[in-house]
Amino acid sequence: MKPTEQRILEAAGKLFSQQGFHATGMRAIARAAKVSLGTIYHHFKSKEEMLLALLRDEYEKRRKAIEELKEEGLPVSVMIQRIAELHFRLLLEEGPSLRPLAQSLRGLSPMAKRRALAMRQAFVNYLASLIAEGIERGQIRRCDPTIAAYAFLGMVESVSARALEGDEVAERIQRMGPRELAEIAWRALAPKPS
Amino acid sequence: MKPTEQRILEAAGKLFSQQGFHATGMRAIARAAKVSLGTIYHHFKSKEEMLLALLRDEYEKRRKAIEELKEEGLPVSVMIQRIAELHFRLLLEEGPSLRPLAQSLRGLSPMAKRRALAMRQAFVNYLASLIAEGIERGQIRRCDPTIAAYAFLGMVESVSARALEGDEVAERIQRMGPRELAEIAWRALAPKPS
DNA sequence: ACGCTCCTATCGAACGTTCGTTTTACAAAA
DNA sequence: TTTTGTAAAACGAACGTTCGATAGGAGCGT
Repeated sequence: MKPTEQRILEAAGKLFSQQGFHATGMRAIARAAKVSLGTIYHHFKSKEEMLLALLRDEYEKRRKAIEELKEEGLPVSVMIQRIAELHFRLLLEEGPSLRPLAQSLRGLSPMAKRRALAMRQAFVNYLASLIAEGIERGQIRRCDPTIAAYAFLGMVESVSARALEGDEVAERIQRMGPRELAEIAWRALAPKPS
Repeated sequence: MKPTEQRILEAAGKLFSQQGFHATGMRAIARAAKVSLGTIYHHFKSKEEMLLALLRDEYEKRRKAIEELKEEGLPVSVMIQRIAELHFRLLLEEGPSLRPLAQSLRGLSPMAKRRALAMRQAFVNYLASLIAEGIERGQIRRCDPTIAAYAFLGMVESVSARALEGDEVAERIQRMGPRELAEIAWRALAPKPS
């Protein structure tokens, strides 16, 4: 990708995730990327297209990382822990993170909302397919994979969002969050009898 | 409350949760409440104050409902199930629901954001205190109550948000969601050995 | 090397709209 | 007569987007 496009997209991602999509103006993006308004519209068709491009990148980044984890052939319990850690790492890195971006769906044009929702559901379905696979192999207890996937994603996002607040509670959660989440998720999904 | 104020607040809550705070204009609220712009500003100081009033009401509604549950003296496992059901019920009822409202924090003025965050944290701390109580009594395994509270809230919000999409998957989640969530949460928190 | 055209990237002004808010006006009640 | 509730017009600012101008390089026939 052209360096200018990348700079614009990075600036937009940062601002969208900090302030929200609707609260971020095109002029603020232009200022942060050190380009003019016209330049942005030369590279991107609209503000919504920028959000969709960012969402696509973020989901793809996570899907690829999980795919790599999968190829390591780890036990499911370890893999769950790794995915929780992955989410924390991506969230604490500079740059846009999925959760704030995905929260901007309301108020979008119907078409853009459809596309954004489809991306999220595709990612959750990917998680659900991993869970279903684990169930078939007896590594995960019998449960509804889709609901379990939404529950897992929701708990990770909720805890990691709190870890970004910047107070001392947030620091503690940054340290202990991945471990506690892995413990919770593994107990919730482990194939042991009730 | 004066019927006019109530009508305005209800209209604002509905629109905020449907379209998001920033995507909802004061004129749309006025139209939906069948009053004029001036009337809204006669009753509320600003748009932000309306959001904060709505948030306060929603959190209070949940806190009160949980308090009533607590007085029934049910076992923890049942209580967890009831709280999950409670969230689903409140979400599916017409009217604003906490999750979409609480997502509107970014882009608010610093003061309003502080107040809104404090409300959410107070509610999570209330959940955490319930969990800590359960731990002391040996009804819940030893864990970090705060992280567990955020994880629980996150998973319930995530699953119930999906239950609102309107397709056939959403219908299935509406039926099975509370039960599956209760199962997941209880396994995650049960005091049995690893 | 030169003029010439074409294409791409960039800029910043300007468009019309909508924003949240303020102000003015008016009617009914106290 | 003052207060209260409502309406509607108007305010300045910011919004997302479009547009015309400008600059620079690539390709090319001469």
